[in-house]
Amino acid sequence: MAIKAIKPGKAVRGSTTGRPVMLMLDLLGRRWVLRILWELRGEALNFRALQSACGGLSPSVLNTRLAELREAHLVEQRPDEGYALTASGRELLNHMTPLTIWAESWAKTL
Amino acid sequence: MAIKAIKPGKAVRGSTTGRPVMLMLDLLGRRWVLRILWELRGEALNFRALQSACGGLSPSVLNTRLAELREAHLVEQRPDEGYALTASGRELLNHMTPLTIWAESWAKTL
DNA sequence: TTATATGCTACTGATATCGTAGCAAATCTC
DNA sequence: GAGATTTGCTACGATATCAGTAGCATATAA
Repeated sequence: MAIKAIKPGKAVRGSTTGRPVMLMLDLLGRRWVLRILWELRGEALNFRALQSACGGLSPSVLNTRLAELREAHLVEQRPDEGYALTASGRELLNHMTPLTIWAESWAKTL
Repeated sequence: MAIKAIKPGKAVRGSTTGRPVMLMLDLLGRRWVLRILWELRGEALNFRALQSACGGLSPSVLNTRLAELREAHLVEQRPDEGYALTASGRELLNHMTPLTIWAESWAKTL
């Protein structure tokens, strides 16, 4: 199962420019990615705990996503701790915080 | 083709709590959604222009996404103008701007 | 030695997306 | 007013991705 590499200058789904924002949109647009990052916002979680936190997504998909996120240096695997956000991953998540606040008011309009 | 409704309190993919952030993660995690919002950051685009801006995604998927985004009040269809972000949609996009800046530095680490 | 936890792989069926073709309505063009 | 073009979509078969379950291999615990 080939994992699509995320590298600047490389084409991604729906874009051939390789611009960073397109890389990001491609990666974050994959199913479960945002959720996985979100669930790792606190402490490190091992594989099964993370799987459970994500509502029991299939291990094959989780494993694929973790490989992609590790390749993107957003998540790392720590011995005896499990999976955790890297510094980059935490930065990304911090930038997402305003979004979660926005989501609260947005949801009321639905 | 049933469109999955996005409403507070309703279960979404991977979550049964219906919390706003989960609604948001579900919606934004669907393929092309972030890209579509991104491409609408400037002026309104009609269906084919938007399709083209998104690198020629299939009209069926675009139409599905537009329906979801309209239902979520993030995108609206204006007569003689095409598709455009709503006030909410623009808010969301504004919150995404820091992410695009972050993406620049992140991409360098890959 | 058995039991349990963990990280994963394998497999099958379901769903989502792609890619192309083309239709119906509206608007230009002559 | 008869094409021609543009626009917003729908249909459909092919492919890719995801879901759901089973289970294996290693490690540690009892």
